[in-house]
Amino acid sequence: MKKLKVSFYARKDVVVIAKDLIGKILVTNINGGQTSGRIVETEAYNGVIDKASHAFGGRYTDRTKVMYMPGGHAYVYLCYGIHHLFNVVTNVQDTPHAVLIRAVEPICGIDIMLQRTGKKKLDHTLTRGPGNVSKALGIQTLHSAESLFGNTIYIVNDGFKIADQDIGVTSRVGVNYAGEDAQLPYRFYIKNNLFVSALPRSR
DNA sequence: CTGACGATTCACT
DNA sequence: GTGAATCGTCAGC
Repeated sequence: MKKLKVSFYARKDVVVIAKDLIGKILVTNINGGQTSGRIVETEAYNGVIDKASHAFGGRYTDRTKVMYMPGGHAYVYLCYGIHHLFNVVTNVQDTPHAVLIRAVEPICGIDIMLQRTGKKKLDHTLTRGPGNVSKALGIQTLHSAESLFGNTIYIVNDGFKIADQDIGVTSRVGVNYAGEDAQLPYRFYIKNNLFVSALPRSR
């Protein structure tokens, strides 16, 4: 169980990092409870040249400035006024790349996750979808800009390996507004995993 | 200051 | 399949 280092997050190709994050374990220590889950679905957001990215064209605001931090920070933001979406910032300072964690498979602290989400029992809806992941793990916008090398939120490698043919690749979900960039094959997931959403579907 | 809207989810038809 | 919920963010005035 080793925490991922700067050298993992600082690499240049965010798409490769998104794929590499599949199978790693996301751990949070929030409000006195530890929860963790294996990452089974991610999406890459390729900085200033990606129309689907908040940082497209170099947009730099109070919210998006977190994406310009060095790789290894959390970028959390509120969507639709309800959902907190968790991203991992990658690359080096001033290069706003990020990977959205769309789904995890619960490992530890399942009782805490059930409590946070108000669900009665573990099922595939607990941590499927980016809004649900953050809710179950207790991640909120106040955790944006948090370092992933601290003790609150971090990602570990437990040696879990996935064969290439077990990783699926598709276009991203919910970014139809991004024109031709919506077609890019930037979404990665573990095939036949119950916690992966059945998306993308047309919207 | 104001208005429009979203990297979603869930209840309901 | 459709539509509401709900509020921080951001562009524009």
